[in-house]
Amino acid sequence: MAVGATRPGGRTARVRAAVLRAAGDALVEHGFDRLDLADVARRAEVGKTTVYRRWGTVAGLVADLLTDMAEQSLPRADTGSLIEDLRANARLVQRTLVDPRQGALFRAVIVAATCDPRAAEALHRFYAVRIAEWTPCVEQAVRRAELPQGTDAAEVIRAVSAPLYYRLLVTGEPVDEATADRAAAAAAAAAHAGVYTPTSGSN
Amino acid sequence: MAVGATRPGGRTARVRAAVLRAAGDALVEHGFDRLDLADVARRAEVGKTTVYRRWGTVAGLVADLLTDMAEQSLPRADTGSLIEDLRANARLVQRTLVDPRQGALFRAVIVAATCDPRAAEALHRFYAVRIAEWTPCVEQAVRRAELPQGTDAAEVIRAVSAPLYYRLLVTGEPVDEATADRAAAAAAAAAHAGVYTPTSGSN
DNA sequence: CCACTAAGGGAACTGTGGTTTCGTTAGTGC
DNA sequence: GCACTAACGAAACCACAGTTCCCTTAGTGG
Repeated sequence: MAVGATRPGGRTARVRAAVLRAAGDALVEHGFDRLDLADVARRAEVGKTTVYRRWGTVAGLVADLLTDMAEQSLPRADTGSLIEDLRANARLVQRTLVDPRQGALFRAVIVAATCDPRAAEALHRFYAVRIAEWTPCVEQAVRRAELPQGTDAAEVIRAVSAPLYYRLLVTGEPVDEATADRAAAAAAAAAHAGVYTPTSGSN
Repeated sequence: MAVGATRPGGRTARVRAAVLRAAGDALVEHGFDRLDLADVARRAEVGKTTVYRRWGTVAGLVADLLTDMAEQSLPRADTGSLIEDLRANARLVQRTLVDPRQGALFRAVIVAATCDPRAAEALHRFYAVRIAEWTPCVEQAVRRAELPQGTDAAEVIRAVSAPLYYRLLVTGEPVDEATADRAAAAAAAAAHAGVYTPTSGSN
């Protein structure tokens, strides 16, 4: 998977970068299905043999693309107020999903994850990292006594994203700013009510 | 799409039923990609020409399968308590997603929706119906003054499902009963806080 | 019960996504 | 700067999903 180890010098890395970029472009244009590795090779100005040898399948290529995406991360907000931080997070996710390129890319990799275990593994790792990046703002809110002790920070962050992805993938309703703000507000309200503490989870 | 209109007599309907059942089986076994219409035809004991003629593509077949699934609906709970009703809904969804056959089927049709506009249309219609079926329990809670006036009932129901689908499709964490109960509790808490009323949505 | 035609099906055909072969290029280590 | 070999790439090759052709079956209407 993480290719380019044995011979880190110029070419290998260059080819990988070109192919991953081309794969992103093709994924955005055609979607996960209808993705032709020969087409990716052409875009990357690389022999198709190379693509098949190094990545093998569409899913394998997407998995590598995801590990690459996981490396570049966005900074999180830190406004000193839980609801503001959550809203910043929600709006960041919302903008990402609405962006023509990013949105298509995310849909594609999520689809890939349902088709291939390696892609699934890469996707889950990706989100584990992204969520972990934002948990500190929940933990700070707990420390400030804005939220109950023992609040599951990761679960609060997940609660912010969930409605956005649900709309994107399942119901098809627009993922607009109002939706993002509502998601943030809902997560904050639920967290305040102690829904994300281990003890009172089911009530 | 909705095939079988012009000649409703025996054979047409029989073939459709056999093919849709076979499609479901194949979808569960192989997933949306790797679905071979010839294989579906074989399972349904039907000529592959027929499948290609009537449905054309994998996505078209899935779209028809979805409209078929939309017709059989499950009864909703009515316990007289919002949180109980929401929990019943959450657990129903949870059981569906965890069930090996149903879960795989839902993943497959959601994937299909990201690949084909007709499948997307069918999926959105399907969920619109499912959600509308459950809105009455929120409306009753509003009438009982358990929730603020003007609460967006559909949004509350969506809020219950969202975390379950998010886990299933995005983060890959287990979709267990505790998750379902937490989702119901969170939706109820947010609704109580007035997050789903038009006026105070963004605060 | 018969003529009519919508729908189904077997088999041959084709185009494209993926594989194999083998010669070429370019980082690596001394 | 030279020998070594990992990695690349062009072209021929292959298999099979999807299409076409044309004949057969079976609901429908009188």
